[in-house]
Amino acid sequence: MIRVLLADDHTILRQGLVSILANDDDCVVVGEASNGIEAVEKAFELEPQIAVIDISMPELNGMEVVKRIHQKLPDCRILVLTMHEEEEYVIHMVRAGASGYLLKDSASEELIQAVKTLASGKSYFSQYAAQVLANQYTQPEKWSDPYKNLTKREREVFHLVVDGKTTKEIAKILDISVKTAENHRGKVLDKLNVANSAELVKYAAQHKLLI
Amino acid sequence: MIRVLLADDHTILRQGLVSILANDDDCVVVGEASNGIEAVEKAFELEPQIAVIDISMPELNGMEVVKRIHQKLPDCRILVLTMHEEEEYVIHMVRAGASGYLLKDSASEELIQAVKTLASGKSYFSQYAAQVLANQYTQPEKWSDPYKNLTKREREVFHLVVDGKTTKEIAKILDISVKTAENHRGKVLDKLNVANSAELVKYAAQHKLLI
DNA sequence: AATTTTCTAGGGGTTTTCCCCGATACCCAC
DNA sequence: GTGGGTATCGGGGAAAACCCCTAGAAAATT
Repeated sequence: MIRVLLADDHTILRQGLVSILANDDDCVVVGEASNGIEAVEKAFELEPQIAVIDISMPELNGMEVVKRIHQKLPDCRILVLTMHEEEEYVIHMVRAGASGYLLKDSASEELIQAVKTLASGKSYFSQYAAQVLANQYTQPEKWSDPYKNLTKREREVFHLVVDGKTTKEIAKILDISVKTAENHRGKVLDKLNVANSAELVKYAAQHKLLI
Repeated sequence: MIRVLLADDHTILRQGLVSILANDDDCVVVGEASNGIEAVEKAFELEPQIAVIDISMPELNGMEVVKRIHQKLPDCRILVLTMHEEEEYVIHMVRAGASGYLLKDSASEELIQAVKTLASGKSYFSQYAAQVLANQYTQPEKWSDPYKNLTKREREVFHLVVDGKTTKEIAKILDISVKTAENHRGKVLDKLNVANSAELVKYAAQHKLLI
């Protein structure tokens, strides 16, 4: 039996969720909350396996709720249920500790499936949310400001350095002199405000520029 | 008009893809390739906006093809089309530079949509592939085997290097000589089978060991 | 057409990295 | 105890990285 806590300030929707989960033999709603503070308190008190959290709640917003629950109860899996499609929300909630992200217009079967998937230790993201997270890997638009200031050539060098290539190798690959490759690397370090190649790779990793 | 290059060793399937894309007014297939080498060559020659690449091809496997095309033509968006569902494939292809991942049993509409999405600068991943990538955020890999083989001291040095610290700083922090810190770093590089500190940070990032 | 930016390449220097080597100390089995 | 593995600590030296500079050619902007 999967013990679920529901937190949503819209009573009608919450009632709907209860009835959806009540219809499933494997789930039981052990508690409900209608604002952020209450959600955190009930979570600490009931220690549910799954906490279904709405993003926009009075008193304490969803992200804070997720953060606090995840910090105190790392075993409690958090499913964010929301109507917010904004990319930032998805990313922030996942970073805060959510293991799942579902839009409110999902089918009720999807909710059940998400809860069960989370209970089994896996993550569950709606097609949209998964897409957003996947995009983090490849979206050039989201590249950081300092990176944007790099020239075309500098970016090539940047990626090669990040890939672990030595200057000599870079020079060979780009068919330029070692000196030139060195200069490009130097400019890149300067523009990204890092001291050496190791820090450069760290920068890349932190900005999701690492391929 | 979106200029598309198709690379797949199965002629029949490739013909199918051509006819699918030919039916769409916004796409035009400017080239075809039936093996990896040919795919890379045609890509360099035709500089298509989109390259649709099969993973398993003779001569040069898909990952190498993706790597080479992505390196030389960063503006060319690569869509991986495959029947392989393995998680490793998805991750590796994305790391190699793919912006999309589609299973061969997808509907033809999905192919068109994926091509158009990539052409617009976004990424497109099948529900499954997106899920795999999203999981990366919430199911960090356990510490890798080579990392386990590091000694206590080596791990200290490892984390300091990964944090961007220079050898001099590390020596000061650990209160050992610069030479000793250097040697520890060297042993770490050796044990993790990387050539330099930049690659070490890359290794850390890919294994979720980055702070 | 003029100006700015980028790409190219080198000079010449210091510092750091990386790879070889040996010394000491410790633990553990025999 | 004594030998054998291994962790930690260092040094020497070649290579690479890093930093300061100049400066022409090519490309992009205006």
